Amino acid sequence: MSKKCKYAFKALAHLAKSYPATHCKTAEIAHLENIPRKFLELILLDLKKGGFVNSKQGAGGGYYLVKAPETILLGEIYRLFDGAIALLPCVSLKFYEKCKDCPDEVACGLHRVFLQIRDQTLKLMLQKTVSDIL
Amino acid sequence: MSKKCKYAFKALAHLAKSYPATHCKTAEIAHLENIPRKFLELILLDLKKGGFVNSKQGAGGGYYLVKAPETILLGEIYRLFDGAIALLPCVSLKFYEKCKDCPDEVACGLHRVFLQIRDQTLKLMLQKTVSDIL
DNA sequence: TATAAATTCTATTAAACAAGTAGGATATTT
DNA sequence: AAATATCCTACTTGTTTAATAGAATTTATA
Repeated sequence: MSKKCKYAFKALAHLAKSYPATHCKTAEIAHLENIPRKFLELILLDLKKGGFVNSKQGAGGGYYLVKAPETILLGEIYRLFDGAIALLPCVSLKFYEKCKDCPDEVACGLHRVFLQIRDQTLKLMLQKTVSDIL
Repeated sequence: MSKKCKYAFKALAHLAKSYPATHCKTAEIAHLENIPRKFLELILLDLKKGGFVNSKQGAGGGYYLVKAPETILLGEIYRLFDGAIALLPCVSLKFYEKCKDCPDEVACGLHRVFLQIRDQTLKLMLQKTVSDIL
């Protein structure tokens, strides 16, 4: 997992703690969660584009969760930042790509095994939410 | 998974088919499995250093498996080429690294969830062998 | 209404990694 | 001696990662 994605999880967890009461400043999150501030700005922007958080500009502004923590699936966030959950493109649900070197996907032994692994991981990632990482 | 790792799996599967009778030339594997030949040379060299295959130089030489296909765990190969199976360094068994931004690993929610995911994946990867991808 | 505080936008950077390619050295068989 | 094959080292090219920088925009409040 990229640091960007890890930081995103931590930021969401931080916002979840004050949900739905208040909003948090980037600088505050950056400081308390040990994330480079300018880097975190980009991350929060991505989370906003993804529809997970919203923001208020200007003095007294900040970020806050749009949805309840228990409705934000870890898999969604992972995909937003790191793309495929699967270890091989040919077993990916959302980022599928055919292997150029493989003539027959159905007969491919690698495909079979890594589909199992993807299924397992996907199940957990779509079952666990931000409220599970508080 | 890197292409290098995927090619390694395919090469091992190829060698497994002629185990223990004969050995295979790099050029033959490269051609039949659609792998760039010079790239495959490096991969087979790594597999040799890792103790999974052996080779014979000179005319009529080639590569062959050292161990039976059902004793070569997919997880071992994955680690050799791509390193950690875990998605976070702090939940890795063989490539452990402490997160600099995390004060307390035991209390970390991310740690907890991604440890579960690692456990799952590891279990399958150390249970499945080269004979499972034939 | 000016000022400070905050997000938003665009660009740049340095380092590492991925996926090869190249060419010659070495060993073995015929 | 010639052909065949692995072995070794280096190089290349493009992409990604993990940031950093600076200015533009929006908003509250003194």
